[in-house]
Amino acid sequence: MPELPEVETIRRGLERLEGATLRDVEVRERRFRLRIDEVVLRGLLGRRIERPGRRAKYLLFATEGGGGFIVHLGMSGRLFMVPAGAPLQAHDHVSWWFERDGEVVELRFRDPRRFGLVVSRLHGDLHSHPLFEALGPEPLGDGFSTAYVFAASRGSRRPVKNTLMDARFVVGVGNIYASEALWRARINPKAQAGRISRTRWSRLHAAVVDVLQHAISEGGTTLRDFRSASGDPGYFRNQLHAYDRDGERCSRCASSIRRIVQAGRSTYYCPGCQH
DNA sequence: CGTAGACCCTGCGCGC
DNA sequence: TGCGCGCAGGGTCTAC
Repeated sequence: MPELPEVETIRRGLERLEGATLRDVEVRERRFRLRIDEVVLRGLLGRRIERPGRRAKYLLFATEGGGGFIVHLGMSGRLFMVPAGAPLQAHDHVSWWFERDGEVVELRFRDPRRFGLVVSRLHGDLHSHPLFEALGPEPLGDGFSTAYVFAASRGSRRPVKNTLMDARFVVGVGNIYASEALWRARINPKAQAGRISRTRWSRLHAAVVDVLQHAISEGGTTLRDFRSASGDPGYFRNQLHAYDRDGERCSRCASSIRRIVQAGRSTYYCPGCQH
């Protein structure tokens, strides 16, 4: 479900947890991409939480003095705040209760498909977690530049769409924004990454940054069920030009948007103006 | 080595 | 109405 803009939107909505104390945790289902270690998670009780962070599509909840927990939403995960004790719905698998000045809020993790994860550690910097070892640069950070993408793509024969979705190349770009960035840069998703010129990579690099920033400013993209931490949908769907629009006319050249499959995932593009 | 494909899991919309 | 199929915003492991 969520790519970088959606995860970042959720992170921002959770900033008011900063400084609150973790009072309780309940794990109703522990079988996820990784099995939840409830003992370690409960070892965090009584600690104050720092401002929520993000690395790639992971949300980081560090506790003061080290340690904390990490949440990934997979395809179908949602993370949101409810008044403590609000009725449970299907697949509400984990709850955290935070308290500040006598007021308690519940953070709830719902994930029907269970492709997500919750991991925790008692000590150290969450950023040094092994989950992050092989990750590439943040697309909105200094490490992501035209020079980098051009150099990193040399020699690669795979389709550029797959490169954009490879977390070792750059993190946070998923199926929606890969198609959208390529549409904006007018580059065919099937083009071999290593054969794209520096000029065109420069355009694509700018398109990735631009589309992610705009999506964040619209609160992300809601196709079906994405919601922010406070339950609001994202409005960037109105600004998608390719994704989920096969058969519709391209807003730029009026050709028909096509859907193809690459590495098992749908890709949408305009054969008329993406080369 | 790089890459494609299977797989993890549940739910939804569609055609029959 | 009911059923089977394909598809879904992610990431990892295996086999070539």
